[in-house]
Parts: sequence; structure tokens; C-alpha cells
Amino acid sequence: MPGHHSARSRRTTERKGDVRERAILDTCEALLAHKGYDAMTVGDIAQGAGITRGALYFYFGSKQEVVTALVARTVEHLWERSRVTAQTDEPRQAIAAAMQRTVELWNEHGPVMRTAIDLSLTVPEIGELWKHTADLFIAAITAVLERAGVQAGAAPDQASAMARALCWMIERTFYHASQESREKLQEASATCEHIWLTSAGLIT
Amino acid sequence: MPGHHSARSRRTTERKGDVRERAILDTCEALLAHKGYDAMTVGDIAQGAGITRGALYFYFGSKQEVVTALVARTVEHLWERSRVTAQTDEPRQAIAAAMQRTVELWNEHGPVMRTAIDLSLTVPEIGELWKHTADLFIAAITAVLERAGVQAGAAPDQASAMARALCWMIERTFYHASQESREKLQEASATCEHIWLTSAGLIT
DNA sequence: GGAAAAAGTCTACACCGTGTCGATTTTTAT
DNA sequence: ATAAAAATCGACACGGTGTAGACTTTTTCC
Repeated sequence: MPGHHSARSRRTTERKGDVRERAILDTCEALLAHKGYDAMTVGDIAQGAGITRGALYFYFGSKQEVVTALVARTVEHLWERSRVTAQTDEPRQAIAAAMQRTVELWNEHGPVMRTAIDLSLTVPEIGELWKHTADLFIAAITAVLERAGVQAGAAPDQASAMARALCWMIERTFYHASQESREKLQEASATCEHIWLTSAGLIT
Repeated sequence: MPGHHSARSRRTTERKGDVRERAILDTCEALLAHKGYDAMTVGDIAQGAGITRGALYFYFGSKQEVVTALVARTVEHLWERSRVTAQTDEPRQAIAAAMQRTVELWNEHGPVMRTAIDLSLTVPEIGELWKHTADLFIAAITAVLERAGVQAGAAPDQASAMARALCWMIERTFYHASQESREKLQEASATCEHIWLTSAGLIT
């Protein structure tokens, strides 16, 4: 195999611990999906990852730290995706694209998203992560509303405040629908899209 | 003192335990307000109510049962209030009245409402209570939308589905705003009202 | 390829909050 | 006044968390 020893990547071989760490996070995600946060014990996570509790504490300081890392991983994936997505200028297209991306994200990582929301209050780190994500979303919605002709500003009937409310509508609606089924999620998405369009004045 | 021994009320004197039970619930509400559910221990509740942990378990089987009872009390209060409120036929008035009532409720019992939402997943009893409350709300919104001319039905752009999304929008927006201040809550209410009106086609 | 260092792992333990139990005291009804 | 019911307490057992120190494996570097 080609041994390009020159400045390739900072670390040539992957640490064993990196694999374990990923295993821990993957196990955690799986457990969240079918036990929920409360029922999930750090013993469970360790066992799933093939180590003992003691060893797990070498990687993470607490149960909360594990799920914080998992949320961070998921949310960074989300940021990545929205950064890459081409921005279209046509409001209708922008809205449809945003909703589609969101559906995919929730289909893939619903349990993690729900857990992140649930723990936003009690785990400050997760609260920050989620708040930042929401702010990105709100900024995007605001931009679309303004481009569609809604007056800029923070008053209750202006773009910024409306975008915030629409963001929470989408979050909560997806939160519930993603517990049901993919079909429900798709329907929920259509409903949110319709209200978003109406609020933007794009549907008479 | 007047001893009207005849059939007055099923129970003539209030049991001592009834007072304690109320004290427990009141203490719980206070603790939720400034410690949050996780940080609140049943020792804390017992102490606040002037008894020991052991005694508290005479009244409630667990910490969860205590807050379930508290949520039930609050939510029944809410049902009461919406039952009594006169139903107006004019959509604009109905919307304004509903939002006003909701603001008051969250101002008075914000911490309990937030806790109820947080625990809906993990505590089935609370989930039921909250689901029922949401259904009442959704039915009311649906009725208003239909009276305003939105087509009845469950498709994404019809009254029922839209009402559900609007309900979650209001829930979540109030959830966040009630953590900030009364002013924010009032603004949030205005924003939700505006989107509701727009969705109903009452604002061009 | 072999030692020293770093990284990873394990078992045992101490702590804290929960919920249970049986004995005891207070309240209530007659 | 007294017996039954209601309420309270202290002590205990259990389970999950997080820590400590000894031990083993992997990585690094010459």
C-alpha cells in the first residue's frame, strides 16, 4: 500500500480508544432508541460497548457526558449538512428543501434528537448545543420570510419573532411525529410546510 | 358553634392528612420552580412539608406520584377554567380569549407546566394527562379554524392537522418564553396569535 | 525487537437517593 | 374514654453512580 509518509494527516494510525469511543456512542444511540434515557444505565452502555463500567469512565466522566458527546456528534452532522446544502433564492424551493432535510435527519436520528430536547433543561452543555442549532434554524427561516416579503423586525408580526415560533412548531411537531412512524413524520412535515408558506404570504 | 348534624357534606371535618397532602403538593410546586425536577429529592419535599421521608411515603408511593398528583391538580384547574369560559362564535374573539387564558395559566403555573411536558415521555400517567389536555386544545383550535373557513379534514392543509401543529407551536413557544419573563410571554402570545390568525385566513 | 511510556482495563469500594418495614404515636369516631 | 384508623418515625436493603489503585495491553522510539 502507498506509504505517503509526508504531511498527510496529523495522526497516522487510529488509536484503539477512538474505536471504543465510537462504539460507546453507537451503543448509547441504540439504547436511547429502545430504552430511553432514564432506563439506560452506564452499565448497559459499557456492556454494549464490550467493556466494564470502570473502563467507560476512562472515556467519559459521566452518563451525561456520554449523551452530550452523542448529541454533539449528531448536531455537528446536521450543521455540516446545512452548510453544504446549496442556498436557493426562491422561497418556495428553500422551504421545501429545508423541510426535506429535516425529515431525513429525524428519520435517521429521531431518538437522539428527542433526548437532546428532553435534556436541554437539565444538562447545560446540551442546552447550549440545541440553542445554537435552533438559532441557525431561526436565522434561516427569518431570511426566507423576509425574502418572501414579510417585514423585517422583532415585533410579534415581523419576521424574526414569527421565525422563532415557526421553529418551535417544527421542533415539537417532529418530536411527536417521529415517535409514531415515517408516514406521520412526512405528513407532519407537509403540515408545517403549509403553515410556513401561509405565514410567508405565499399561499392566499 | 352551630351543630347541624343532618346530611350536610359527606365529610364534616377535614382530615389532617388532607392538609398535609396539600402542603406536600405546594412544597413540590415551589421546589420545581427553583430547583427543577432532577435536583429535587423526596427528602426535600418531605422537609418542606414538615415531615420525614418515611411519612411522605404514606401519602405517595414515589417522587413521580407526587408530581403526577401536582400535574393533575394543575391540569384539572385548567379544564375547569376552559369549561367555564363562555364560547364566542366570532373567531377573532375566540382566539384572543384563548391566548389570554393560556398566558395567565403559564404565568401562574409555568414550572409545573414545563415539568409536565418534560416528564410526558418517562411518566405514562403524566403523558396521558398532557395528551388529554392537548386534545382539548386541538379540538378547540380546529373548531375555530373551521368556523373561519378552513376546510375540515385531516389532510396536511386542512383544519385538524393544522390545529395540531399550531397547538405544538403554542406549547413550545410558551414553554421557552415562560422561562424568561412575563413580558416575553406576552410577546410570544402575540406572535402565536398572529400566526394562528394568518393560518385561519383572517389576516390577508 | 525490546524497553519505557502512554493508553486502556479491571475489581473493589464509598456514597447517595429511593423505597420498604415494623414499631410507635397521634387523631378521630363513638 | 377507648378502640380503631390515620399518621409518623427511624432503620434498613437495594441499586446506580462515580472514584481509586493495581494491573495489562498498546504504542512509541531508538
